[in-house]
Amino acid sequence: MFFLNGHIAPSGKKSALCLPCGRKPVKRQDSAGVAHIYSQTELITMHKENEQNKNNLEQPTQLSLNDQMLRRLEERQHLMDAGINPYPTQFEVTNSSMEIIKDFEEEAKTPVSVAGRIMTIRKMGKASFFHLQDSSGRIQIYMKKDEVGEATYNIFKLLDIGDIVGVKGFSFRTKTGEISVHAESLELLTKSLRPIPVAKEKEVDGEKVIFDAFSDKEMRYRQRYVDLIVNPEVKQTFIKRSAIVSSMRNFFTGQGWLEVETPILQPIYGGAAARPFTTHHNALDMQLYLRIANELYLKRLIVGGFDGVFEFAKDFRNEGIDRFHNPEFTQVELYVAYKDYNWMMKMVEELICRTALAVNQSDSTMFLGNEISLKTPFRRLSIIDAIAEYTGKNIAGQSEEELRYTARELGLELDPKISSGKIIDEIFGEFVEPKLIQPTFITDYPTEMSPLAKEHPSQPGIVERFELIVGGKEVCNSFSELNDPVIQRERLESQAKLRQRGDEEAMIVDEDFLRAIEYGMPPCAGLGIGIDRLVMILTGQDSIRDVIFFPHLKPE
RNA sequence: GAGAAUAUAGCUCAGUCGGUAGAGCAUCUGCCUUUUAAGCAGAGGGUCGAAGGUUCGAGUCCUUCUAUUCUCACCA
Repeated sequence: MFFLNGHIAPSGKKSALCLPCGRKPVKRQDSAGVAHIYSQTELITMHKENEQNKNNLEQPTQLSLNDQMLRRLEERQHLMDAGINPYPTQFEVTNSSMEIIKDFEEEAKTPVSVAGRIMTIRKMGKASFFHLQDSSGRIQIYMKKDEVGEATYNIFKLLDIGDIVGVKGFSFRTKTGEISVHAESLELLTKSLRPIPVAKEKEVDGEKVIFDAFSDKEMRYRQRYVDLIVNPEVKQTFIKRSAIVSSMRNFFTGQGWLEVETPILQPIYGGAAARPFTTHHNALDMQLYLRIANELYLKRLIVGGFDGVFEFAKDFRNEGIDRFHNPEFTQVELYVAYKDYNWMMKMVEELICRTALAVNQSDSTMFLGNEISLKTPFRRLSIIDAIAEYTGKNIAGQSEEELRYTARELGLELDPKISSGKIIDEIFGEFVEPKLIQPTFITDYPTEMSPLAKEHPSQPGIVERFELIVGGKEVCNSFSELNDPVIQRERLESQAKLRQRGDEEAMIVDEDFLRAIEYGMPPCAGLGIGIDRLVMILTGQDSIRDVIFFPHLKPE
């Protein structure tokens, strides 16, 4: 069927002779009995070597491939031999598949030109149907030998599911009612060498049943390009992700705020409690960190005189991976001068509700099996009240010792090293957060957990901060930004002490940041929204891997 | 980090008590000019995730490893 003995057959069907020398090829296997295939260059080289020394069949570096790829590679060569370029440079597309269906008029025979990937083929001798998939959807093509001519029809017969072609013809409706294109010409635009997984579908009682779907999650993530080709709903999720980001961006720029870019490579990382990725700059011979947040840089810009700045930022945190966490993730941070966290809460409600309406045309969404209403206003609850409501324990004004006792009563085992703020956070995280399914603003966190937030003017030990919890998960975090440089220095220095005691997530003193706010930062509200999580909620995806094109996996 | 599950053809999956590896789709050959999970007839395709072990004999039993998935713990 194919090569070798060093001889190359151009096609399984059409030829039995070696291209360069015209001799008969012989199927070859290695010592383990495995058939191998080689690149065209390797084949030619091998052919020459074999001509020189027929008894010395060295095993070249190769890919071990299956018969289907082998056949397609031969087909590619065969097409080239027939003077057909399997990879031409362009094709004039005038219609998308969606437009053809949308603009269809009965009997009009509207001329169209479409291009896309062949997804199904039904050959019936001298006429055939196949489906083309382009970025907008699928369209059926009907092709008759009488009309496209024998040459074109023969080329078509060589094509495979997965090949990309251009078709010119006119729109019509088939006997069974499907709007289709009656082909007048066909052009191969790209030969595919790998068989794509073929999923078939059928309507049963009005429900679409899919057979043999490409469903192995590992392969879907590793080969997202295949996932996107064969699982159309995946594409919709990412289109929506893009719409969410543009909708938010429009909202922000509409307020007159400036989109900015700040360093990803930072000599001192800060703005959040997390372990960083470390890297090295060769020319400067210095250690750098991938940012865990961009907060401290955006605040420098507020010092510099911008009234509102935001950045859609990739952040990197060297921590665990699960369905809510990817080592690199996207966060939008926003800082607005002269505003406080109460103002920011209203802004967030409006932003999220509007975004949902813009992308879903609905202010409710399904997430993790719950219907979530994103209608404003969202519920607001202080962290103390929330704990009282969900545990029955009033922790207001409790000392560290009392808090520890309360936690024990609730059945929580605590690290003896952690102090009040952290204990409150533990109680909240364990007993309250998972129950907050509908959007809820949790406000007024202990100062200790929030070294960059401004303290409440009337409540010592409490900062002006809120988090928005949806579906039991934090989606944003915001506070009135601390702008007293003296207190900020104290807070960072006490963080540094925690760090010395082994808290790897405690912050580092950033002298340049302190210098900046010593010049004076106006009162300011800051916000971070986890984009991946917001996209999960608005698209109803249960795993962060389904809203990131290329989630992190270990190498194959 | 802990536990559970999974890994067999290009895809989706069977594989009984340990005895020469199976199906559907895809591919190939032949027929078929409005089909749509097209159809009919035939054919080819496998290092059974990797490495050891037990056994006359391992896809199957044992050990180790690798990857993934799902829980749980930690971080957004």
